[in-house]
Amino acid sequence: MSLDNQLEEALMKSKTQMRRGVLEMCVLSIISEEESYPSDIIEKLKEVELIVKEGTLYPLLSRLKKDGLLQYSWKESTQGPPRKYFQLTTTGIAFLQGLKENWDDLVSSVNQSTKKITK
Amino acid sequence: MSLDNQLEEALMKSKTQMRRGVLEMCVLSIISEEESYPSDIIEKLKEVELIVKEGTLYPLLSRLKKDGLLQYSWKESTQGPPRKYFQLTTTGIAFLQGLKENWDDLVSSVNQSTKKITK
DNA sequence: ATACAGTACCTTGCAACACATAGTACCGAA
DNA sequence: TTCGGTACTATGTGTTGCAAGGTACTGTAT
Repeated sequence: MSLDNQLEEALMKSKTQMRRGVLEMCVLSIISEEESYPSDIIEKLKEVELIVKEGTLYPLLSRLKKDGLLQYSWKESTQGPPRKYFQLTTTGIAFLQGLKENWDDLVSSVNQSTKKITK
Repeated sequence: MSLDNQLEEALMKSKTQMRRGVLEMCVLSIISEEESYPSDIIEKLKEVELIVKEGTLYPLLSRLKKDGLLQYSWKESTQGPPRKYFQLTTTGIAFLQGLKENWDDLVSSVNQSTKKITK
């Protein structure tokens, strides 16, 4: 493997690492706007170029549900099995607010640290 | 533990998660401006409110050195043991550039996803 | 020469989450 | 009954920030 390929691979891994903690914020944010089921969420993430597969999203939704941040209801579908529609709980709303503050603080630190103003 | 405390604790953990991949970018960025030794780096990170301890920084620097992104030279000090001064390698400079692009992409996605313009 | 405080550096194991893989189940159409 | 499409579930892996515990060097005081 050439150095360029090693660099590309390292940058791909870095991409994954940078999504930690951020993905859940985006997912909660999408659900906070309108109750959604997984396929919707995947589409909306795709629109903002956050490419996520089912194998990543389902465990994340499970964990958020287990942590009391989400709840869901089943709804029939005309095109296949019933779907799980997710909503934020009260705790989830508060947590999302905190996540956004965490994120804003981090972005501010990074901007100062790298001396770059985000356009 | 009250719910508020659980929320606080969860947000602290989230803070740690969000730093993944980002901390190394900031550290490389600081070193790219001027060769530094660990204590300098900790100070500069502190200035931008990225609080990092030695137990976090030394393993990170070790890993970056092992990955060929950093190199170092020893310099005497007038106030204690000799110090390791770090510089970026050519690969490190290229990698840092890629990290910043990764970061910019992520920030853009988050802004679109959370419908919030960073001021 | 020895002891000590301050400074610098090192190593290791843990926790947590993004991800990939493999799988099951339901529904409508053929 | 079979099949394609859709929806969901479970689990193990890899990676990095962090905490904890440690060693070593230097200058100062005794």
